[in-house]
Amino acid sequence: MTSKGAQTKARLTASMLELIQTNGYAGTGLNAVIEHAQAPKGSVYFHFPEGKEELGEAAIELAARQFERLIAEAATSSGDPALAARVAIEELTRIVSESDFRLGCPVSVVTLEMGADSERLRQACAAAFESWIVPTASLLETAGLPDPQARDLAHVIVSLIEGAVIVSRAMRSTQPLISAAEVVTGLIEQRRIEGGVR
Amino acid sequence: MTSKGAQTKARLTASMLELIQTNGYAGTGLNAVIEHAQAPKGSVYFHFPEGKEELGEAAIELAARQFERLIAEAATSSGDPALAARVAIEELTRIVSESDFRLGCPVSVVTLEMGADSERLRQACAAAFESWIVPTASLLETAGLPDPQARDLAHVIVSLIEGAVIVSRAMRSTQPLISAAEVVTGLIEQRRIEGGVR
DNA sequence: GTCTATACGACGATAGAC
DNA sequence: GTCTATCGTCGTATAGAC
Repeated sequence: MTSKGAQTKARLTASMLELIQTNGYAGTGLNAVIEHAQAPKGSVYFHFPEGKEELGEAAIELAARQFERLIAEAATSSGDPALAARVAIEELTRIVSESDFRLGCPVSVVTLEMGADSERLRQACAAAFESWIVPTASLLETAGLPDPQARDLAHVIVSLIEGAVIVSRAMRSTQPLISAAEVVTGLIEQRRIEGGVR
Repeated sequence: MTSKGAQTKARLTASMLELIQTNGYAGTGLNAVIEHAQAPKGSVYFHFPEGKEELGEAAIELAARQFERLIAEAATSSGDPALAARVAIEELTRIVSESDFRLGCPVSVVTLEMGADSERLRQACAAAFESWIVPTASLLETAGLPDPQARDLAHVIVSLIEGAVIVSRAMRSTQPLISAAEVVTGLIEQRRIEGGVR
């Protein structure tokens, strides 16, 4: 588990993820991944026998886990889901602006580039989004929002954040993300009152 | 203006746009564009001397104008901005689902793929988003929402729609777009009341 | 305006040595 | 586990004929 090979595999995956975030999937060559990961040149097809697609899938799964953790941390740092959402979006805003608006969501870009061509990558992206929607919905349910509405609102929250990252990147401004945070917290507070009244 | 050359140029631009929507920018080769446009093989570098980047910029500008028109049509078809937003999102939902979830927003994908590499394309994408945010904000102002809030809400509406298209595509479900439409109309109605109270 | 030919690099992937 | 060499394909872009 902690062998050298596993480390190399992990570094390749992390590098693939990072490069996808800035250059997209098609724009990321395996040579660039190897160089960025400082991995042995012959190691890619050893660790990922099915090539680039398998490596891309692993990168998407890593991104899913990372952002899942960010959601979980924001959720435990405060019992209030509205506040948790604000914390998570602010952290995301920090990441985007500190990268000088060069980092985007790897799941979004792979969906848009490869969703039509690779069913495998499309499913990996769908699973990633699902892995963010489910805990978000759970959080909303815990706060008293009934089930179908909680999942719908979770869809909206994830969509809005994804879109705000993209618009922020294009405009080189954090404003879209700041406005998104405002709306998300407002939405959660409003629905919680409505949902709790019944 | 209506010469054969202009027609060829227009077809090349439209084909570039269409292929970017399904395969992304890096995934769209000039040969594929020529074939799809049924354009003369030697015509690309005649009409676009600066090559792919210039063609990509033209495609983004075309996408901007097309969606601007969709906004304008939805706005004139009903005086109510909340209803207009619903109409526009429903039209978008139709386009996405009728393409069997293969079409995405060309501006999003170019932002994510090329935003870090090409300042020219990044600016074209920023201008495209701006060309959707400005008329949306105007519409909200007409309905009585004061200026800074109108523009902030316009940011949110555009971001949410962009994100919902992506999540819908990944999941092969119109649900994220339907939930987005619900929230956008609710948001507009709510703000209009609040804004009008002043 | 368009065509052909071509230069030249990068790509993903495979084979076979070690 | 890793390396090197190499294959075939595709990419953008250019030169020069017509």
